[in-house]
Amino acid sequence: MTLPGPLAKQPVGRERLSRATVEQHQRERILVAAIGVFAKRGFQQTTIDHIVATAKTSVGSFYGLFGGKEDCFLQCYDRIVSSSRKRIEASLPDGSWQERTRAVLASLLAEVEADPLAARIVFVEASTAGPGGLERYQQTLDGLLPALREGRSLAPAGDDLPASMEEASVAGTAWLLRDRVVSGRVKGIEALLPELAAIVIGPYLGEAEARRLASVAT
Amino acid sequence: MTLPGPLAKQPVGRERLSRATVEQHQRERILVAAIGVFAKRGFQQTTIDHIVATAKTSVGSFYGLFGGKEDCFLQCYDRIVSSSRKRIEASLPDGSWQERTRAVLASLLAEVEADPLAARIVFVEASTAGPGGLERYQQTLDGLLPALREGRSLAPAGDDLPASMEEASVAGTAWLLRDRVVSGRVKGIEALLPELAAIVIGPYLGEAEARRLASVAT
Amino acid sequence: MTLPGPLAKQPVGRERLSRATVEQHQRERILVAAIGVFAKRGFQQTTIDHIVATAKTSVGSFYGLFGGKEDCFLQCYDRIVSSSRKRIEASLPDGSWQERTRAVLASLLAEVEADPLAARIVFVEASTAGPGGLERYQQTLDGLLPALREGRSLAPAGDDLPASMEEASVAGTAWLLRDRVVSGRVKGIEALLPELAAIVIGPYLGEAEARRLASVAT
Amino acid sequence: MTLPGPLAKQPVGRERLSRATVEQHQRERILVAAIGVFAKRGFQQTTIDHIVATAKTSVGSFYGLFGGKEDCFLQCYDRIVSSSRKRIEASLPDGSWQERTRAVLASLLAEVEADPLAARIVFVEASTAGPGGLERYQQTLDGLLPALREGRSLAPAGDDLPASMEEASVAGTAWLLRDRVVSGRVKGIEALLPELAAIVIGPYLGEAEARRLASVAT
DNA sequence: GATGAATGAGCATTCATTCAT
DNA sequence: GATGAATGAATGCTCATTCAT
Repeated sequence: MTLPGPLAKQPVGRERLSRATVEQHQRERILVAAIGVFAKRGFQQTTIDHIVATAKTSVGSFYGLFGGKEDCFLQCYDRIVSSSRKRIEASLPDGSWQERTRAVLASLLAEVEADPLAARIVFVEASTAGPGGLERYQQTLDGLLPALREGRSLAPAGDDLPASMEEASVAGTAWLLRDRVVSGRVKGIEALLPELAAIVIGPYLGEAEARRLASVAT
Repeated sequence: MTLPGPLAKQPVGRERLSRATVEQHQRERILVAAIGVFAKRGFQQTTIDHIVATAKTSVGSFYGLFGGKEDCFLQCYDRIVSSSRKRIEASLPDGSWQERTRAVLASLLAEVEADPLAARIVFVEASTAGPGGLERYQQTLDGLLPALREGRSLAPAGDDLPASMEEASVAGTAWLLRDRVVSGRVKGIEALLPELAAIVIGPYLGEAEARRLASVAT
Repeated sequence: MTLPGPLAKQPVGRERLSRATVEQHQRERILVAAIGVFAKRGFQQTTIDHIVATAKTSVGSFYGLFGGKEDCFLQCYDRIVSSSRKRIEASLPDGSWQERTRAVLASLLAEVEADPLAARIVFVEASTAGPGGLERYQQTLDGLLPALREGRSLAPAGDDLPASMEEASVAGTAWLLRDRVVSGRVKGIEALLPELAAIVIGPYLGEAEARRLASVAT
Repeated sequence: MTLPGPLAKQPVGRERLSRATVEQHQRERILVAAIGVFAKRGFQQTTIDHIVATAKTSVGSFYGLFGGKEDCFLQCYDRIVSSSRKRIEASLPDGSWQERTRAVLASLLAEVEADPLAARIVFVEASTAGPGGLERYQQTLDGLLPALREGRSLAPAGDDLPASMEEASVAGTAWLLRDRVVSGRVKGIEALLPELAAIVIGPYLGEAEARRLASVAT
């Protein structure tokens, strides 16, 4: 038996790292699988078995990583939203409020088109996955409000705009996306951009400006 | 055609009527009970036993009247929507498009305030009650579009409005109502009218007119 | 109001007769319907509702006439067997033992062909209708044994024949009929007569005689 | 091909074997329990709960191993028939057709006496367990026909024997066994051998020979 | 830590039977 | 006597979760 030198703990450190990494990989693998399963079967029709079979893991491991089906779903949701948000923020250009708002809408459409299953989790299944899902969906939409409200400072009579206008805009947009996702018309959804831009940005700048904005090439 | 004499088949007629009436009463009793249960527990957490216990009937009677839990839910939904629609149409005033639209919004708010449980069925639970519920909700919203689109003929540049603007308006409105219903802030919801009117009608008539309309006393 | 004269009770008498007659008609109607339903759906899959719907009567009347599903089935069985037995006995010719035995077999085949549904009740469903049905089937087969055993007195070495030979003959015959009924090959079943005659009568008279008998035209 | 060394995957092999073995044991335990329950209560009166209570297992395990009540019954049936067949074939002596046929009958009787509950499954309950059971019973009997038909080549006028004679023999034999099983007269059933031998083998060899055969000591 | 067999509460649904009208 | 609405016990089956190996 050798006395441990100063470098002896490295293996343990590596092991710990690997331990955590492995667990993270495992979790990711299950989340990816679960997103597919939840999206294809719906939250209620999905069983733990479906998920672990798809993720090629075991029930025990699943429960080691997640508190249950709902917890797993919520982690799916969070993963989707936070990674989408990251990408959307990363692609956010410098520019005027309306340019940035338009860019967000464009990125959002790109996200939906890039991963329709994930979009289904957010826009369709979240509402069916119990109170937790409902609440997250609400928070997701609410999170978009502050940036949108900044548009009021540009509006000729911004303070007179209806207080809930942003909620309505965001919910209306979400509904349009959801409709496309539910009916499977996701391919080419980016063509929706001018319309969405007009709906979302129009009220602040007036129709004329909105229309101009809508006609800008993607 | 002979006038029915006093000994005519009226008894049979009455019996038949009564038979059907009794069944209808029974069905109504169960529907009313079910609306309460679905609204309070949510569709998924509701069991047949909950419903029959509340309706003070038996499992067998329930299955004689309904095909199952989902069928019962959909009948709840249909009953709510059709009776609301009837009342809303009955209170529809003659007048301009914007007056009628405003009246519909007012009636809608009144409906929600009058029966928040029913509102929860429509705006919250329907999305969680399987494909049938989802589809009905979509159809309910879609049913409002044609009347709304008539506003385009009044708009200075109606044809240039975004094609999906009405979907977005309706979905936005529905979301605002749903938000109030979910968070229990239903009392006094009628105060939302000016805002909703501005959101829904504004885009067609311009902000100035919308604001004027919004300020009209209910 | 007229005082009842001496003939007044006649209506009552007629009524009683009619009462009994009506009840008998009702019972018959239900039995006929039930035979069809039991034969087509099987005893277990048949519900009281199926029967009363087919017989165009009510559940209450059904329970007035029968003690329950099994009782109804047993009455079906008894009705089929006793009326078949009546017809078979009526067509029984005078003649030698073997001629009479052959005639019974021929009548039996005719019965099966004339009413395959009834045959299915006896040969197939009785075994599935609980202990009562099983017992009746056994008794039906047993009832044929004595007449068959008379053949032993004609056999060269009748007393040396296996004691259970008749049970085996009858059961074998029943099995062949059942096979045809189950597989739907009932049409033309009368062509089975020579074979059955040879199987049943042969052992008593020797093969040569049996073969001769088998070749006699029906 | 390399010889497996001491460190080869044997442990995995053993584990796999044990995995499968455990499942097989479990299945066997349930089958044994189920045979008893089915035999004592009848197929229809048996509930899953009866079986799992007797087998001291859980509903979930039951459904993991069987598709349902009927599947379980059919597996009972198959297990009984195939293991009986194995034993009967194993004890089949070399010898003439009639010696072998007699041996089969003797083994069959021994099987019935050794496990009357199993015999009840095959001869009584199978007919009441739905279409699947009926069909298996038919196939079981049909499986005995070819070997029996070989006797025709020994018969003086084999080709003139009735075509369905073997069906009738087998069904007759089955009926006699069933009768004993139903009425509980199973003890000493082996004494039936001479009779059965005479009934089954007699028709091919003539009465004299059959009688001689019947008198051979078991 | 990983595995997956075992658990059993819980649910939707059926249907023979009763009984008020 | 006839009717059929009401009853509710009983059953087969699923699946989230636990825990021994």
